[in-house]
Amino acid sequence: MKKLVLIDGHSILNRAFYGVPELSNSQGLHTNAVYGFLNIMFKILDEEAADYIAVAFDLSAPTFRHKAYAEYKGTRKSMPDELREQVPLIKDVLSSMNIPILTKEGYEADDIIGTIAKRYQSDDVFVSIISGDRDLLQLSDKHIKIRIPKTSKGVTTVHDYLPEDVVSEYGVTPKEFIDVKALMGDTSDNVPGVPSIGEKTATKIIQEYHSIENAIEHVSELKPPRASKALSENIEEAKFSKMLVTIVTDAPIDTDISDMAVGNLYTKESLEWINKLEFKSFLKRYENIEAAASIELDISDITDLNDWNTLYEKLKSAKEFGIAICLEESVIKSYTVSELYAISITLDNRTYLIKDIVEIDDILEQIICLDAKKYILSLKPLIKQVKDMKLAKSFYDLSVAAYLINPLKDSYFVEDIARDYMGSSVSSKSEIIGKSKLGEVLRFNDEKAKKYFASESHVALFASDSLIKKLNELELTKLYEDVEMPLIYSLAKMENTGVRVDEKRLKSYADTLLEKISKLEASITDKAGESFNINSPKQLGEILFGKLKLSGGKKTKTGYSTAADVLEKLAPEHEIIRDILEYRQLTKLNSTYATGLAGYIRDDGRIHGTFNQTITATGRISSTDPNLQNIPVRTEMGSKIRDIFVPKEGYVFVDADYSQIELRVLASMSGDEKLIESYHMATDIHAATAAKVFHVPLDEVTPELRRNAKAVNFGVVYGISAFGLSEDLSISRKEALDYINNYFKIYEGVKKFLDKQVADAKEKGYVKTMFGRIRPIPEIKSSNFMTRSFGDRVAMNSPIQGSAADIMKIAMIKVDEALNKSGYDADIVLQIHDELLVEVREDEADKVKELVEKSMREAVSLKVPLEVDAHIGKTWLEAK
DNA sequence: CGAATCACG
DNA sequence: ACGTACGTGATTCGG
Repeated sequence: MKKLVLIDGHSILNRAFYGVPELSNSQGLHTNAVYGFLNIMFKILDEEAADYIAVAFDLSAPTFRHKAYAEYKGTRKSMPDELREQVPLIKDVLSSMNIPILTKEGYEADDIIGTIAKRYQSDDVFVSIISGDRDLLQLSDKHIKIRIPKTSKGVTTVHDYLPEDVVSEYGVTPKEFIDVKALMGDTSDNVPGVPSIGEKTATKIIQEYHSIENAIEHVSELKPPRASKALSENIEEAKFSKMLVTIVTDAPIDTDISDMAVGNLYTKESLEWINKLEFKSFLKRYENIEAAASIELDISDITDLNDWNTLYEKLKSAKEFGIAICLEESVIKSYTVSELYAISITLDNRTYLIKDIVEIDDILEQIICLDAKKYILSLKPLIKQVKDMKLAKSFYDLSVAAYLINPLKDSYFVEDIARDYMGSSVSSKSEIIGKSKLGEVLRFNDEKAKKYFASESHVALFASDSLIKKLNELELTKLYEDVEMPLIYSLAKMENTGVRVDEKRLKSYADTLLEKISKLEASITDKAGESFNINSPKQLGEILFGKLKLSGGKKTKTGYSTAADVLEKLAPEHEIIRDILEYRQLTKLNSTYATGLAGYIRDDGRIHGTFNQTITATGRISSTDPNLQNIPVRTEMGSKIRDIFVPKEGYVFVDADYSQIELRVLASMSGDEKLIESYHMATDIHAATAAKVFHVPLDEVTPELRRNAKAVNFGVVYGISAFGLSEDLSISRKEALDYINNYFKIYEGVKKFLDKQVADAKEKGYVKTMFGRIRPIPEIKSSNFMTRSFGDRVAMNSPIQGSAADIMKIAMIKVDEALNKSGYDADIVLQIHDELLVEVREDEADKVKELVEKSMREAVSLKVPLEVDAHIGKTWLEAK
């Protein structure tokens, strides 16, 4: 017996949309409905071993049956955008699986399904109809089963309805089910039905008379009398309703069952879709065909110098090749020390694995000097292994390229690049080796590990064309070649240099903290009357709001909020609050900074952090292991930690930071004459804003007014909203709105500029910085107010924050160049977004200070001057 | 592993 | 009516 599966497309997609929690791929495409649909479909196919399959969809045009028209007017129009955008998506996916999509002008999906099901059901063909719509139960028949999937708590169960199941659940046959529905009506489908007859009465009537027509014949005998009266007065409505509810089973559908034969679902095209949508859990279904879609690797081992020399000769005349390195990593305390263990090179169609050679470092030195274009997924780790990075040339870092093309992705690993730019799949590192280290596994000559490693250089070579072409299309080539690529070398150098930390001072700082902490702990325990974990917001909340009955209600999903700003307001109510705030501050300083940083100090007495170039959405760099961009400074006790950052003996720090770079960027990008004028007059910009916005002479601006103006300036940079500003200044929304309106009245150019960013984002889906860096904003098209508003603010903020980041990147490259060229003994050791910390030999400090200031100031030329503050000091705190 | 908190620009 | 300021990373708790 053959099996035919018919799926009600919109119905299942709809179910899936509401049944699966929000889900989107890294491009910001919503995918939850498609995911849920495929989940249900795969589950059914696994169970049924279908021979034939088709999916029916409604067309959006009105059909003969009124119900479809209602649906078109009602349901379809209110379909959320997040669902609407997934309709073409599921159709594409189904097509890629060779699953026919059935539609028919003037008919609904129901009618198509009804027609096909009734036409082909037989002793030889059993039909399963998959739908979330119970109206289809009327189609249930000897050889037709209606299957209704239900998803709750992530588990999908399917309810099956053969005719006897319909009878036992509804008390009527599938055919009679039509009449019951018609009598009771259905508001959601605009079926009028007969007023005052509900499910109970309708079922009773049909059980007795079997059809509306027969019931009408005997209308005077109907019980209860209420129903009799209702039906006799609504005969036309009843007949009309029946027509609406009845699914057409003889529509002119010319698709033949042979067109629906199940072929290969797991095609290369469908795998590409699954990869694009990032449905990792479906990937195992593709294992059989992985060979077709995954890359082919031809691997040779290079394990002695002879073999290497042969390869080296080939590389000398090569035009291009892909390269990857494998580091052997050992973890000491919080940090990792890496040594070069293996190199993978893909030349033409062959990949060479160079490993277990003692001269591997020398080999790398030879490689970096070659003329060929060298493609690599991540250059910085390689460059960090090289003695003289100035010798390196012709490298292309492809994760940085992919980051410029779409900075919103959360990773740019080999599997991401292969999926996005080659349309093929490779296994990820964790899939191959789990948590072990590649160097260790490779040492055992593990075949899979070798394949993974080889895939890195292979993908680098074969994805390069597509990436570089895409950079060009998006006009990102200049930013890539002139800023991001050179920056890699500056960052590599900065990481290798590291920053010195005075371990002794750190220790005594920690001791001071611990002493104060234990005193506070005792005081808090005393005041609370019991000991508890102060670090647990849950326990703290119970003590404060439960036991001590302080005012303030629930704020978070999990209970009371005990955030600092909430506690601040409670300070007058109880002495304990001050202690808790101070305790919080000091334990933070201790755990994250005092204890935290200590674990990162290496044998050379320095901390070598990592500066990431492919993390932020705006183009800033980020800092990890440890984060050196959030070292305290705003509080007295916190800023003391900066005293432990010191230069080596005989050296000093030069600290240089841009003054209000974001506002200057805004002035320049918007071209606002008033704002530009303020900067040319070199006035205090916040005071100048205050004078203009609050209509007072400059010399009458009070600190209060200046503070408010400063908040407005910040607000503008963040993507202004009255709510945010009112929160920040503790004023009413109305007052905040007045400030904003005043601001925009004065700075019309700024208003125009910000509006244009939002408009551009809505039109193109992204905004750009001064230097062409792209920030996609998928949120801006959302139907959700909150999400969309966020998109608006991001559209205003990103060009500003991003341009400032571009400028700093350019400045770093220029500072590096200037230091190199001048021959001064100085190195950049930290970058904190608008600030550079440079370590310089004492006698050259003044000269280097001037040089750094000048390089930063002249990094780019804006419509307003860039101003740089620089200071010399024996510690970071002193130099700031 | 997510939420809450808090450090920075 | 909705309910937020923009961008990050580390630590801690608790399910």
